[in-house]
Amino acid sequence: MVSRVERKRGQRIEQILTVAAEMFGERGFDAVSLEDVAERLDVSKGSLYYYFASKDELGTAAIETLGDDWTARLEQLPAAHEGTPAQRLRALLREHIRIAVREYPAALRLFLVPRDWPDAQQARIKALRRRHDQLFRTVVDEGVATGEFTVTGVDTVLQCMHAAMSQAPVWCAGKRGAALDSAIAELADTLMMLVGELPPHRAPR
Amino acid sequence: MVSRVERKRGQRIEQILTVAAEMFGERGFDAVSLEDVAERLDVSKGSLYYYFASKDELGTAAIETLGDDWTARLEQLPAAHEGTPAQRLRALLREHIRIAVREYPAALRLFLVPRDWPDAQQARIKALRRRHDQLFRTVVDEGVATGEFTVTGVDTVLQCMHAAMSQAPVWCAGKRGAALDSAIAELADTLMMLVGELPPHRAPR
Amino acid sequence: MVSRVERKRGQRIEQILTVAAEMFGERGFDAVSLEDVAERLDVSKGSLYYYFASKDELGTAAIETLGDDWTARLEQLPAAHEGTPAQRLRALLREHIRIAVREYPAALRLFLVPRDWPDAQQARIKALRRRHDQLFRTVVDEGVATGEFTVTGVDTVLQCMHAAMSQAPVWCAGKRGAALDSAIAELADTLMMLVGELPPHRAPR
Amino acid sequence: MVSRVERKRGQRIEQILTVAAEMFGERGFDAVSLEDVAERLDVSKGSLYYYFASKDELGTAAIETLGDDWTARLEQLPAAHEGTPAQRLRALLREHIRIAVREYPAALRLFLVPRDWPDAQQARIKALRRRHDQLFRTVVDEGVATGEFTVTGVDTVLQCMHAAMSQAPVWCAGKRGAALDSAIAELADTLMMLVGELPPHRAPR
DNA sequence: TATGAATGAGGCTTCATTCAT
DNA sequence: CATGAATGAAGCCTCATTCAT
Repeated sequence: MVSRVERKRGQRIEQILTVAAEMFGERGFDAVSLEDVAERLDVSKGSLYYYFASKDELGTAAIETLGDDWTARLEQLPAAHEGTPAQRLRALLREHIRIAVREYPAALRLFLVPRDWPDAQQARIKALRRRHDQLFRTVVDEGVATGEFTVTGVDTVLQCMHAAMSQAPVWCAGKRGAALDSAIAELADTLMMLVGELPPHRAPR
Repeated sequence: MVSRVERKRGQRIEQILTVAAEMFGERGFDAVSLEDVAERLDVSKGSLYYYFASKDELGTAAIETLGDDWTARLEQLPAAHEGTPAQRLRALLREHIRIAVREYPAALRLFLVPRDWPDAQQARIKALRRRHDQLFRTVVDEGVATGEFTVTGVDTVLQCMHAAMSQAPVWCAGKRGAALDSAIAELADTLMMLVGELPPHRAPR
Repeated sequence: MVSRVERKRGQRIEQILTVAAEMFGERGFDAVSLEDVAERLDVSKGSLYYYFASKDELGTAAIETLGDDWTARLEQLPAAHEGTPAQRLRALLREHIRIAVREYPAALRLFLVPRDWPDAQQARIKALRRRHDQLFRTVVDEGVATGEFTVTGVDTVLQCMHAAMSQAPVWCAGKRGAALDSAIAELADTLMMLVGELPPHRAPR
Repeated sequence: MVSRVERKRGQRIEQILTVAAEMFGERGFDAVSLEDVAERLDVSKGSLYYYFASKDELGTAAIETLGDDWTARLEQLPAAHEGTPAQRLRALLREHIRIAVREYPAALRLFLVPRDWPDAQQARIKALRRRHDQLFRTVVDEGVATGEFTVTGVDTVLQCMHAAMSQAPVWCAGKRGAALDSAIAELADTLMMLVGELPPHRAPR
């Protein structure tokens, strides 16, 4: 059982992490100063050091939190567990893009742009990526096993999917409402083609 | 008619741009200081300001040079003008990836990571992207027109291609020789699927 | 009569002072943060402020404690009260060096490096030095009075002795066991020469 | 042949070094900020980094300059090369103390207080000390060889001499004119006793 | 043209100190 | 009594930019 004090500390950290992840994601790790983060939190710069030993550590923790949340939401998506591999993969793709576009405007950059993190943090980030990747890999593997999917190579396909999804927020930057939904759907459909699934709304040849 | 002096100036600028593009590409715009660039050129930092008004301007110009070279090489690729749209597209993809991986290890970061360039530079970069994009778009459009390609939407497909190709240097970071060639080929094949082309080395079902 | 509470407070203070003196002595006043001290005491940083008004005050008190202990040990040394002035002085020197080298590795730095303490603390430290100095002065004075010692000037001789002894921990940094004992003895013998006592193990000319 | 530009640069460096050595010596390396040094030089903090890569490097260079000057002056002292070992040693001691007291008020602290310099600088400082030490060692060795000096051990004697001389500026802090000269002479005489030389102004027993 | 020198703003980090609980 | 939290000043360092020569 956690004491009230510990709970409060946890909340504070979470709050910092949320804001930091958002800012790092939007403007890039290097472009965001701790002063910026502190100001947005309405806190002194020094206070951040009470919770995090360095900017690097804050950055890693932010990525980790963001990645954990993200992965958890995908894992808990009901549609990811029902139906054919194609249906499940499409559901995962859509949800992933939706989260990227709607909640973490440009946060995926944190995963894609390789920064020379200190070793300690390198490992944590890798573990995170692996877990996240596994979600998609499982479904693709299954589709390949059943013969439903045709792929060049699972690794390559997954990489392409993630690379494309990471850019989604940039592409969708201006879109709202139905246009946004439609863009998301189209992107998911496009990526389904990487496993050999032709777009559903077009008649097969 | 250009004087000898102007010609020399042009050469100097070109030399600076080449080095700068390389360095920005490798380590990222922010991580490279003008001191670094000057040192590699064996020139004083102040001299750079004689040719470029600011670091931003040098950055934009470098990107432009790099992008121009890149696009020119793709445009001049013989295979890009012969054969079916599929053959031409595959040739373009392979060459593009090859350049990215072999010559500009991380240069694409410059295009993908949106930096808040001043407006003046923003425009130049956009124009560059458009010209580069047009190369691929033409081929895809043609394939769609002939019915050879099946796509969800040309824009989306092109975006996915570029996003994936931009990450290629990261994925191929450790590979050498045959393994590298094979990885490049597989990536190109994978991206061909985005236009409905199944991998060539697999028998269609 | 002191209450149980006051006694406990006294013990707490003594404990803090012991640890602080040790740490300041080893690494220097400036290099030790209150965080460091608190951590070693397994206490919160804020708690230290309950006992000491400032770091300076803690520093002075620590020096005082250390100095008091040191002086007390020299005062209680039996050999310091028996035999000829030469025997007593040599005993004092040896014990002083032994304490410096063995127990307060770099503590003398606290006395030698003049820090700009606030006036209040300046006085306390001066008083401490005087009491400590008096021990040696008494013996030297007596030796001079009996004609046993030949000195240029008592003040100067004492200063030289203390300066040399303060550096002893540095010189003996690597030595252990017999080598250490021998170094200590030689240093004491050397300093005895400042009062005209030739080394005992050499035959007088 | 050095160009005018190089000469100017050298002068600037020397000027910085002189001021820095003085300040570090007076108040201690840690207690002096680069801001302090810059201000005294009427220069911006950043400028110091144009000449020295870090505060540590500035510190080492300052020590080195100071030590070089000091040693050179002792080496060139005519009295250090004439007469008996006793006369030469006394001349060295007096000049050394004179320099310490008059020109580098508390600079010797830089040599005595062991700071954890980076390895690169550690070596340079050691070399400096050795050269400086050699001056005194030569004379003492010679006096011992001729039987003129009686010592416990040359190393120990030299260490005591230097330790004592380093504190001299502190002891002489308030003295001026004749009182200062007399104090210096007495200190030198006192240290001569470490090699068995009784004070000259006292009748031998 | 070219450069050595200088600068100032801004970034990361440490730490003594304060305070509400 | 004790502490967790917060703060702000100060320190070191980097770097784009300017300028006299």
